[in-house]
Amino acid sequence: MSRPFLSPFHAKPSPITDDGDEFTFCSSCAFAGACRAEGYDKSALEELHCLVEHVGPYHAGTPLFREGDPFNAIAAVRSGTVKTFRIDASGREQVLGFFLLGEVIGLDAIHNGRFPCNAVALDTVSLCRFSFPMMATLATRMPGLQAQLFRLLSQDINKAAAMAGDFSADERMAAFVLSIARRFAYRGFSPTRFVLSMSRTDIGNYLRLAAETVSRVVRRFQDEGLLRVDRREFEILDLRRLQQLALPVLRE
Amino acid sequence: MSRPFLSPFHAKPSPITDDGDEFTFCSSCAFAGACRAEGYDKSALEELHCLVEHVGPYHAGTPLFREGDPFNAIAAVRSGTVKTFRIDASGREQVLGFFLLGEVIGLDAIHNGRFPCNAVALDTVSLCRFSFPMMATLATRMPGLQAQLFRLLSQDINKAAAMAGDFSADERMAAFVLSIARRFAYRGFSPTRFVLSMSRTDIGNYLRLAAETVSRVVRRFQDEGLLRVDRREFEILDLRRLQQLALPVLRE
DNA sequence: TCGCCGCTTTGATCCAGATCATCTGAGCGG
DNA sequence: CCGCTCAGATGATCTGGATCAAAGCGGCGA
Repeated sequence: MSRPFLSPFHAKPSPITDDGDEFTFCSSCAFAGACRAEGYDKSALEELHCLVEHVGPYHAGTPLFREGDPFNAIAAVRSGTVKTFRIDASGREQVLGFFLLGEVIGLDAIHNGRFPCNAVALDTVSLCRFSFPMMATLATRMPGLQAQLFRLLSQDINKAAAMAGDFSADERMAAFVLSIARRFAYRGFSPTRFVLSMSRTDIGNYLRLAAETVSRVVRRFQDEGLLRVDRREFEILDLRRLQQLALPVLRE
Repeated sequence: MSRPFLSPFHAKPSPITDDGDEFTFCSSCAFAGACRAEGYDKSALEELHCLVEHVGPYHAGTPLFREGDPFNAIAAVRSGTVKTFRIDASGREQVLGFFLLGEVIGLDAIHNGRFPCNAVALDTVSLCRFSFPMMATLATRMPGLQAQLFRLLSQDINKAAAMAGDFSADERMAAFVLSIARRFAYRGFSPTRFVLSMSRTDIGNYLRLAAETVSRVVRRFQDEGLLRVDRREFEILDLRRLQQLALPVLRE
């Protein structure tokens, strides 16, 4: 069953209520900063509320959109993990990104009004869906929101550029583990322990490494005391050395 | 002599005149579309004029900005070619992009207010410099300009993501030649003949290939009748096959 | 005109990581 | 409790492109 998932007809209307977590959804999404920048102006916040729709939950494996789908909304991850990817002519999957809690999907689709990639839920996923045309209009009256959108877009350029460097398997893997850890930490989870929702194959396709190489590097990192790994549960044991390894990729 | 080159004190004030090419600079830059979208509203165009400064010419080799420089302006190339790059810890240069006539530099710096890379002029370069804060403010009153900025940012995400795939040397090289040809063609130059202003080493650093590999692939492309190459002058002989090769990278 | 210098080409060798082929082991349905 | 399935691990081999090492070959200054 294939349907456009970021399109309106999957959305439940989002009540504008001031109490309960309907009002705090925003604290977990990337536009919280923008709201704050506007000094929590009540009417602006209400307008932002008007154009958001909570969609999901989608279970693992559900496609959220497909390459070529018309673009009309971006989405922030409210829970779960999303993978975006392309399938090349020879059937290989190129993973473009993993999106964790609070991260924004779809900014690469603005360019020509169609999604340039596919997205699937890796586990149970809920989203905040924002009509992009409405958001752009609102950004016209909320400079903070406009600035936040510019920043998010610019950030994605940098993320993509970082993946484009020619780095060794070790450097890529170290950067990947650190990046996940930091992003979880930023949302209030443990900075050293996390459970991945993607397979070794997904990680390989993201890092441009064979799954076997991912497996071997992870083993070596364990042998060298950098990580403790049990299936998809990772624990960082030697942050310093991991940062050292990842330095060429992450650059700070 | 190292100075911040996208900073105001290098700029000559740009007279707001309606005649001559002072007024037509915009037709060659990426914001022409935005102007047009606003229906050439006179006062808006004048405002855009107010915040633009023509800077340069800079001669080949001149640094335009450096990694870590504070960001306050984006720039459109008015003439010449700009290379952006990073130097990694081991001294290797990673070229992030080449910017031709009309293309916009600096969008990756919005994210955290500093340039994440260096830029140099590859030949004689002139720029249109736009104060970004002023442009963002103006975009608030010119929805077409805002939309154009969103599109440009989104486009850069896609460009960077395309480079991040794992492609063969042939695919990368074919995509590079085609991309340059298209961009020149878009600005009204020959779609099949052009002169590059970057060295084989630069191309290699951009494509993540050794300069020797670039040289070998170019030779083979010539032997196979895809290209005619003389030093830095390229002519496309077999567009079809080149497109075929580049397909996995360019995807259309 | 000569000779130097930096870019480019070409050839020989090497190696990180891909690929191919098994093997292990957890989860799960019956 | 058994056997199936599929993710992951491990070993053996292969290879595309890097690296190392020499030439060519303009262009330019003296």
